[in-house]
Amino acid sequence: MPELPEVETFQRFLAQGRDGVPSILGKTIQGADLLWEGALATPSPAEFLGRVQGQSVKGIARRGKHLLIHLSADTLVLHFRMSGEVVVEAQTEPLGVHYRLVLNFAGGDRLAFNNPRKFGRVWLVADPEALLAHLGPEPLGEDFNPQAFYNILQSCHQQIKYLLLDQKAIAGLGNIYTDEALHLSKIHPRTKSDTLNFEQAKLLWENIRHVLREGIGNQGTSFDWIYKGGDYQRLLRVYKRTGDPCPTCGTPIERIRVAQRGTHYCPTCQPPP
DNA sequence: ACGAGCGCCTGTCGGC
DNA sequence: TGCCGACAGGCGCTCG
Repeated sequence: MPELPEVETFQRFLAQGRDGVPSILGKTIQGADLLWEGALATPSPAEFLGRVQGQSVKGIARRGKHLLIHLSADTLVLHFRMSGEVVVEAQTEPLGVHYRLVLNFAGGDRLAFNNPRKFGRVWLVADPEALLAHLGPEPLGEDFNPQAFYNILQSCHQQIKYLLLDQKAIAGLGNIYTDEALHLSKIHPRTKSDTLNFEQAKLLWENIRHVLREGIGNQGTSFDWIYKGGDYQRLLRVYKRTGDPCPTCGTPIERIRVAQRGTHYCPTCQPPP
C-alpha cells in the first residue's frame, strides 16, 4: 500500500509523535530484534545488530516511498512495498504477528517495522544518496515544475500509467494516486506519454500534486487490515469504485488492466487514445 | 524501447 | 461449511 502520502504520514508521525505516542527523535537504540532475516537487504544480520546499537535518532525524512531514519552514523532506510506501517509503542506490549524488525530504545519504547506480506525491505547504510540515486524527482518538490514533467513525458513512448508508476521517472506514485490523477486530468491510462501536449502535461502535473496533498491531508488511504490510519479512501473518485457513477459525469467507472495493475477510469471522461 | 509474465508473501473474499 | 482460485497498496527480473 504505502505510496507517498502514507509514507509521508509515517514520517510525520515518527518525527512529531501522535495521540500521546512520543516522537522518536533523540532516542537511543539499545538493541534490535530481527524477526525475519529476509527483511534486511543490507548489511548482514550480525553486522546490522552490532552497528545500530548505541546510535541515536537524529532525523526522519522521506524520499519517494522510502522512509529514512537518520542515525548518529548511519541511515536506516525502510520500504514497505505492498503492505505495512511503522509502530511506536512500549516494549512491554506483545510483539505484532507481522513485525519483521524491532528497534528497542533506551527509556522503554520500541519502533517496529510491521510488514505483513514480507515484500518490504530495510537497509542500513552510511550513504543513503547512493541507494536512492536511481529515483526520479519528488512530485511535491520545488524543482518539479510543469516543464520538467513535460520533458519526462516527451522522453519516451510509454503508456502514461506505466510511466507514472516508474519510480525512475517520478518517485512516490503508486496505483491509487495514479488512477486518481489521471481521472482528474481526463487522460486515458493507456495514452502514450509523448502524445500529450504541454497543457495536458501541466494539468496532470497539477492533479498529481493535488491528489498527493489531499492524501497527506487525510493521513493516507486505508484498506482492509493492511493499514488503518488514513481517511482518504472515502474521497477516492475512481480507485476501487468499479461500477460506481463517475463523480464528474455519472458514467459507471470501469476496471481494466494496465501495466499488470488493476486500473480504474471513467470511459466518458477519459476516452481511449 | 516497450511491455507482458512471473516471483516474492500473507490474507481476504466470492463462487461453487 | 469448506475448498479453491482470484486478487491485493510494489518492484526487479527475464524474455520476445
